[in-house]
Parts: sequence; C-alpha cells; structure tokens
Amino acid sequence: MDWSDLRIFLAIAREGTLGAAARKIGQTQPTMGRRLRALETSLGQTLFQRTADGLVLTDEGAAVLRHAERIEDEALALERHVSGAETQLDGLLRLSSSDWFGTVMLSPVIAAFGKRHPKVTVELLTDARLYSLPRREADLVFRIKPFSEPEVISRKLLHIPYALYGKKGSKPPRAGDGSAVRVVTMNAEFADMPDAVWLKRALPNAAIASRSNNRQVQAELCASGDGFAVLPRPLGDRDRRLVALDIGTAPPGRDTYVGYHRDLRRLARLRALLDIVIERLAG
Amino acid sequence: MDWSDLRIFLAIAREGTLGAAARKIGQTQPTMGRRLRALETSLGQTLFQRTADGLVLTDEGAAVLRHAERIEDEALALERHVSGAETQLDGLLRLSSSDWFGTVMLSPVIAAFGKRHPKVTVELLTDARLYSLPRREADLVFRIKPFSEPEVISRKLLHIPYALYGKKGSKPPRAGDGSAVRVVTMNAEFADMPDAVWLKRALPNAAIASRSNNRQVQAELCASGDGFAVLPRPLGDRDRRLVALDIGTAPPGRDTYVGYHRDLRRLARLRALLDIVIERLAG
DNA sequence: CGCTCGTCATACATTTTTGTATGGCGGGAA
DNA sequence: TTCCCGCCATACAAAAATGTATGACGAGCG
Repeated sequence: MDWSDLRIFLAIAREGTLGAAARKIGQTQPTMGRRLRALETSLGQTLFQRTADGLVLTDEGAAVLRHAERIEDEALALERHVSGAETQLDGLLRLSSSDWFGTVMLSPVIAAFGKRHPKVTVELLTDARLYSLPRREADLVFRIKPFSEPEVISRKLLHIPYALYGKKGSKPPRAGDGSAVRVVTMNAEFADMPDAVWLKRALPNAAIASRSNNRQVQAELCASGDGFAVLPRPLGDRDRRLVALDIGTAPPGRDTYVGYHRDLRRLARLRALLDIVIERLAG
Repeated sequence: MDWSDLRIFLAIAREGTLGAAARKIGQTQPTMGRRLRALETSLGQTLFQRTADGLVLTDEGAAVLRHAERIEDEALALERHVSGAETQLDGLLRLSSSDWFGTVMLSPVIAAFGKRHPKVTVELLTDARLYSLPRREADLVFRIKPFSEPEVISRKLLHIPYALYGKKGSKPPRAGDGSAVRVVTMNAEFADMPDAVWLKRALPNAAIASRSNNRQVQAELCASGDGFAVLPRPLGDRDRRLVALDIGTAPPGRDTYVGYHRDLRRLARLRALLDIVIERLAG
C-alpha cells in the first residue's frame, strides 16, 4: 500500500468525484482514477461504488476513511511540529571551547541566549581535547586553530589581544633580562604557543615559577604573587588584583574561530545561538 | 510533504544507512538518499546528520520519527482491518426478491448465513418494484427477469416448477373447461405471466374468484377454499392445507436469476452470502 | 426525442522517478 | 603505509507515473 494513495483516497471521499478531487489536489482526473484503482488493488477491496452521482463509499471504503483521517491528523501534527520548531526552539546544543574563553567570553552569551530561548539546553565543554564535529561530539566549536575540514562551516570570530600582567602594585620587569624575575607560563605541551614564546624572549632569564594549561589558573597564580603572566586581556582586565604592565613590547594576540558541521546549518537553535555569539563577540 | 517519503524515512532511521534501508524496502541506495533529501527540503529541516557511522537522527529527526511511527501504526491497523474483512465479515447487505421467494426460499438461507456471519445485517426487500443495482438500492437482486445491464453480474440460480393447487381434499377440475370452477390468479398487471396464461388456457370457463400480486395471498385464498391457484411448488408443497392437482397438463416453471453490481464483486460478505445461496438453492 | 453537460475510462505523449554504474571518502586490518 | 570494504553522492539510462486529448455514458432540460 502506497501511503500517498491514501491522501488521494481522502480527497475523492470528500469531494465525491474524481474531477473535483483532482482540482483540489492539483492533479488530473485520470491520475485520481488510476491511483484509486491502485489502492483498491493493493488492499484487495472495492472502496467506492461508481454511480452516476459520483463515487459512493462502500462499507470497506468507510472503514478505510476513518483510518486515513487519523493518518492525516498525525501528518498534520508532524507538519505543525516541524514548522513550530522555527519559532519555539528546544533541544540541546553542545559547545566546545577553551576554559577561560568559555568562562569569560561565552558564559554571558549563553546566559543571554538562555533568556531568549529557555527551552534550549546548552552544554559547554571546556577541556583541552578537540571535539569532533563529524562525530557529533560537539555542535559548535570555538578554538584558535582554524578549521580546515571541508564539512565544517567556520568563520573567524574575533581577535583576542594578550598582555603581560603582574600582581596589582608590581613594577614592570626590565625587557630583555628577567633576572630575579619569576613567571607563570604555559605547560610544556603548549610551550610553543606565541605568547609563551614571546615571554621567553622578553624575559630570557626569568625563572619559571609555575606552569599550567589553564589560563585562569595562571591568572590566579599571578594575582597571588607567584609571578608575571601573559594573559588574554579579557581575562586579565576583569581581575582587580591584576595589572597590565608595559615593558615596551607587547605579546601577540590570537584569533578565535567558530565552526559547526554543515549538516547542522539549518538547525534553528544553532543558528540562533550563533547570531547572538556574533552579535556579542564579533561586533 | 509526500506521505510515502515518511516510510523511507522510517526505514533509514531504523537501519542507519541508506544501503541497509534500501535492501529492507527493496529499492536502491540512491533512491533512499533522494527521497530523504526531498523530505528534508519539504519540511525545511535536517533530519539526519551524515556521519562515518551512517545517518544519525537530529533532534528534529527524532521528533519526526515519533510522528512517523504513529502514522505507521495507523497504516498497519488499516491493513489489518482490511485483511480482517476477509474473515470477520460485518456490515449491511440489501437483498431484493419477490415476496414468496424471500419468505420461502431466502429466509432459511439468510438464517444459515446469519449463523456463520453474525455481524452482517441482511435487509430483504420483497415489494414488487425493481430495485436498482446501479443506484445501490440493493446489493443482490433475485428475480425471474434476466439481467441485461452490462454492469450487472448475474447467473441463473434455479428453475422453479409450478403446479395447480386446490384445497386439500378437492378434486381436479376438468382440463379445457373450468365451468363452475373458481380460480385465484395474478393481478391484472401480471396477467400475461406464463402461469396465469396457462391457467386461462387450461380452465377457460373458470370464474376468477380473486386476484393478487402476492403468491402467498394466493396460496392462503386457495387453502381457504376461494379457488384453485397456480403456485410455485416450493410454496404450495409446504402448506399442508393444499394439494397439487394433476389435470393432465402442467403449468410452465420459471427460472430465477440472481444479480449484483460488478463494483461489489470483491465485497467479501456479498460473496459469502452468494456462496451459501448457490450451495443451498442451486445445488 | 434531441441536445447539453458532467462524469469516468482509455490511448498516447511528456515528465518524473528509479535503477545501474561509477567515483570519492573514511575507517580498519595487515 | 597500503589495500580492502562499506558508505554516500552523482550522471545517465530505463521504467513508471502523470498530463492531455478524446470518447462513451447517463441525467436533466427544453
């Protein structure tokens, strides 16, 4: 049984003639007759008696009509649900970003998004691993490494400036030396990051007081007097215990990219979040 | 939205790949992909994410799945109901026949049919008018006049013998005379019926005691001594108050035909009744 | 009775859908 | 690293579905 034939059956049952049903559906009278015949053959029953007054339902036809009407109700409910998804968003979005970016940059954005779309749950994952968009481990990924995968749609979101920070009240160290200076820097795995490289160059004699892969830890240690640290300005500037220091040369900034899998480009909630992200961070 | 696309969507959701769904349905992988795309375009939503592991439902896809499953349930219920119609018959059948034929010949058949198919209601109409099969005034018509309409499927059911009857104990009248004889015969409109013509020829001088279009009335009058009557043997022979008389010549019998509209040839309950009719009457 | 109109059925032309064949990609095993 | 297999996407050929045009039939009206 071809489910689509049921729709034509419904039109014929309601309109009473093949021609009227055809006009209603936007097809033609012979097609109505052929598909009704196909349905009758498939079900092994005569659904209408052909009379001079048009087609009159047999008892079997009347029973099929009741089922077909319920199918139609369900199909209409499906369509309403789908079209409703454009206005009343719900579901889950998984985001992935670095720790400080998630905390400092994304949290306010997520809060604003939640006020606008309370039924959408946002899950933000900030551990260091790269979440796989093709495997659907994340829906939206924020990172400094540009996306090169062909199935990922991405864009540069914003440029993050970095600065050297010290505990409030501290004096800038002498650029090019670093003797008797302690610093807090990236862990060994990320020792080649541009800001870590810049720090080693600017204060070659500095002692490494501590290392961390977590920018917020670095900021905390710096604020506690453990040593100077290069931090993203949005992170450093929000902490009253820290002060940005000018040693005559500034560390390089970093760009941040956002990407999502192209199969999700029509996912309404994803697009809605992205709009807010761009509005708040890229603007 | 093409309802039949939902069926393909269901197969893909359950099987997880286009190829497996195609094998399940008996179509091909490209067709699966195309029709899924058509459905997604129609609904304006992405229903699956294409991953290396096959197709994974999006949240929208999961919602559509729930609706599609309910549609499938209803479609299966429809099919069960229709196929059940082959074993558990119900509904209404309208029969049309002459009065005596309905009473004497059809009543026992209808009773037997009712024992076998208690959910079918049989309506037997025995007035004199010809019920129209094309207008669905009757589903099954029994009559002596053969059917000539092209849309009617008919067959000769049986040959009914007639006989001259008198009140029990009466003597046969002299053939060819009829003086001082009273007869009960057909009404004027049916005066040209073969048995009425025969009676007038066999007893040309007989006085017409009464006329009726109803064979049972004729039998009753005859049994009451009103006069001799030509009656179908099945009717006359069952009445103990009547006796068949032999006057050296016998009245002509009549054939009875049964017909139904060809659109109803697949109506299970009609075929079931017809089977019993043929078994009981034509055998 | 003849004519008109509306109905469904049917034959042929056109369009759409489906199948076949092929290629690209990713993952797993040797 | 290479090879094999399974997966989906795409182009072209074949099959199926649909539209156009026409005819037969029945009902209603003048």
